[in-house]
Amino acid sequence: MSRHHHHHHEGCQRRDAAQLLEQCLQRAKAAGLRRTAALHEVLALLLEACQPLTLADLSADPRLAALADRSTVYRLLVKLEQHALVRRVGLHDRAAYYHIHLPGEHHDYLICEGCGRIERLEQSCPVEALEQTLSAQSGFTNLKHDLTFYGLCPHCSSGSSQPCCDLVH
Amino acid sequence: MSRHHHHHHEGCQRRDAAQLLEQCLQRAKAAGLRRTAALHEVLALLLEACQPLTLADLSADPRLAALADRSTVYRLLVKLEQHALVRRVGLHDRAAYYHIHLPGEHHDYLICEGCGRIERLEQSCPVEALEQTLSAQSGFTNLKHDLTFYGLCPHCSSGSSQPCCDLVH
DNA sequence: ATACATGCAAACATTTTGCTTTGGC
DNA sequence: GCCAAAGCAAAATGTTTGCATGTAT
Repeated sequence: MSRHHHHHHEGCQRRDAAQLLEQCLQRAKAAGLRRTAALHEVLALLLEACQPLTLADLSADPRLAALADRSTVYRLLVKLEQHALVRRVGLHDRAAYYHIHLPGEHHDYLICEGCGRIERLEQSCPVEALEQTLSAQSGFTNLKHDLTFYGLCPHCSSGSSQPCCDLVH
Repeated sequence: MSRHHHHHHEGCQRRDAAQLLEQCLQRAKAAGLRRTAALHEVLALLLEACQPLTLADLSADPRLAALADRSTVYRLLVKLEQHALVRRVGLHDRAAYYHIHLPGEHHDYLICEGCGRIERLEQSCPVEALEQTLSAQSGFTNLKHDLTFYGLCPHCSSGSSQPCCDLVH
């Protein structure tokens, strides 16, 4: 489980959730994956979560725990990452975090070092332009980037010792 | 050892190496650390390296291995990070990477996903401005950020199966 | 003299793999 | 039926800690 665990129940309120899921399943099939219950649920959970999840987060979720072993989830994530359906990010925690990668979408995150809360940033990323330049200058191809901000959220800034969100330990 | 290990022998050619080291030692002392041989060498290695190093990289270096146990290096890194003398970054590897943090300096990195080579970017980071905005909007304080680019270096792009740099395995 | 730093070994957490069985196509 | 996926358990990797001892201040 992530160091600072939160409930992920709400998730993104995407109107076209079912449709997006179906799209991902199609992409997965195109990548050679079989349409299994575990794959379905991993994608569903990642789509619902508005933030990156760890392997532990995923495989502990009752909806997934009921139908797939952790190693299965792990292998799914590896394959999904290889085919660019998910992205793995560091986020300064010991565990790796995964988030869904939709074509044309890119997200940066803001993390509170006090309580571990992860917020997805909605503003457009200012780095796209630099990426072009960099590619030209360095000769690197297939450039991607990770941009993450760290700081103290308003509550943690205030020096309060109370947890500022529903931490579960 | 990092997944893609390189020789770090050359390092940055800083003219004022000795002076910088002394400055860091001063800052460390101010933070309450004692001036030990291990601390000296950890800082020296981090200053020389132009790229983030893992705990394994550091403690395997003969100059440090000779005089400090890995757990000592680990504890030094933890303390140095707490006092902002070093920064820990993710870099998509299993191990944590550490690099020196000099006042007023900030570096982003470009990593080849093929051979693991890490390049430090010299251009100024375009994110500083956004950081201000973000702080105002979100109420977060003490904002920092990590920006890392991933791609394939010219050699790895070419599809050659030859290693493009002095990998040690 | 005291408190911090160290070495060594053990505990932990997380990832990764081997092998057999199951199930999608 | 064939090959990928899954389950289980063990190995591998990297981090973290406990405790007795050494050492900077």
